[in-house]
Amino acid sequence: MIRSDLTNEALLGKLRQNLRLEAWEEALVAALPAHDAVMVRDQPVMLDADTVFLVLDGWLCGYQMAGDGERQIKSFHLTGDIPNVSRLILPGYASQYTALSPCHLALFRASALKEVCQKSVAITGYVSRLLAIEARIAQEWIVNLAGRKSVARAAHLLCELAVRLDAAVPKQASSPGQAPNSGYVIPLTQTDLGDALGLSTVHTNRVLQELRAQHLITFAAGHLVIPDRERLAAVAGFDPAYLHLKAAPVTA
Amino acid sequence: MIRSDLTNEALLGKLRQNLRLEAWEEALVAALPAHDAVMVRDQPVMLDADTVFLVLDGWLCGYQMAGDGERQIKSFHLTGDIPNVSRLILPGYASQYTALSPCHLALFRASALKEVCQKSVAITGYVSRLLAIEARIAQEWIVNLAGRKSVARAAHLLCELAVRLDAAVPKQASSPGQAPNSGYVIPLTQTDLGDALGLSTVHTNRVLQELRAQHLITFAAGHLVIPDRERLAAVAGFDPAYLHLKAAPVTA
DNA sequence: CGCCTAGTTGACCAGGTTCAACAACGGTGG
DNA sequence: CCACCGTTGTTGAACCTGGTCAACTAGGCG
Repeated sequence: MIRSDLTNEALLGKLRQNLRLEAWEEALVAALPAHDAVMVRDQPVMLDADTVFLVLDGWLCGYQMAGDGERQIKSFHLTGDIPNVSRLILPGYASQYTALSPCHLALFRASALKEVCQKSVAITGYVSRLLAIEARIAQEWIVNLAGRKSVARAAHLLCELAVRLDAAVPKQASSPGQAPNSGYVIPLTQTDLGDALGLSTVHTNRVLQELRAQHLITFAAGHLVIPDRERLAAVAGFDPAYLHLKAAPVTA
Repeated sequence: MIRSDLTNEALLGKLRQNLRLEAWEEALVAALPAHDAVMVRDQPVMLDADTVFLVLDGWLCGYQMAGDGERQIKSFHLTGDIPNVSRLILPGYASQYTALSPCHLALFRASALKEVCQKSVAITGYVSRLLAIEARIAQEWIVNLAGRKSVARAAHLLCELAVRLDAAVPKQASSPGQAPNSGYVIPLTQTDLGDALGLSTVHTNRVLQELRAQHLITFAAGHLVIPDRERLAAVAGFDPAYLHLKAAPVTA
């Protein structure tokens, strides 16, 4: 059970990871009115017009209905993400989100958060960074969806999720510089993947079989294993630079 | 011929359209070091790491090579756009741009612009707005590319371009509240459209023929006519809200 | 006049969708 | 404990959208 004051602690933690906050800034964030919410799988996130939320734990997706009543997933959101940051900038607009696993959310009042931004240049800058990265990821998805064929497309998505999970979940017993994890818990059904990849469920299934046949992944019961990240990335044409996860990737 | 000081005037004009600037802010912008560039069709925009540019006039696209050497267009940029604003936030990253028509560009030093942002909250806020809109447009493209079939997809892109052109180009002899223009100069080849839509040139051609057969558009020699905007938007599933062109669209 | 680019057409093929059926599994209630 | 049911994954076959190849047309410009 998440106590209400942990919501602010979580936001503070996220900011501290990326910024050096002054004491007065920390105080402002800590004083934000907030509450938490517990979600079950497939539960839509119902937000009033003045709410911005942080994912404390779990997976969500942003989606939109297209064409004949098909769900198109536009984004995945993992622990630590703020899916609708853009609400701080574009008040009129609301995307739809739904939980893909049991989730804990921290809900903040957009107007209150905006006031904090107006006082703290550092936090404003971080919000800009989040927005810029969101745009970059979306553009990478454009290339992935329109420019790659289905097997590479699926591989690319899995690479992205793996890298983001590595960054979102504190590594378990891994010494610095060690190879990234190869096993991930990914609560997506093949239908979910299909809705993100723009493929039918049936074809998604066959694409995954193809990846398995090439020993690029194993994926069953929500558990993904990538035996050779390099090889999967090569098939996918994947370069993690667009995720901008670390300040400056030192590539010697 | 564009004189160098007009570059700053253009940037100022764009900012004034969207913000109420103080005199000292105008002075800062006017003092920015800048120069202009003239581009011909298909000329790639070569930028050093510290350059942000504004489109004074003409069309460009942002693109990326995917898969087998196919160009995937990620974005179109019209007069008044700042294609690589994100450079102000994510210094490491550089997308590629190329001119789709003869263009005039205004080039600014990113570091100098960033200094201005640090002094002016208003300008920082506007940059955030641009980033948020960029993300929204990219996400709409995701839905369009993955979720709609080719005819609707092409219709949607044409709707977006038409609406953006209406906003970018000052209306010619149109009284307020009047119906939007129906004729546009669009310097795109069918190959360009295909690269944006994720379709082959041949199929793009057939899709356009289909749109013509349904009397939804005429499109020849770079001139697009949309006889009935409503009907095209209906086919496309197009809702211009995601473009966030006006503060609050009053739809009574 | 001749070349180059953009647009157009037809024929064929491949990738992806759709439909329908079935298997595997977990949860629920009798 | 077991029978039942709903969800997820899997398979096969027919069908259709879009890709590829190749040829040809129509302009624009030197």
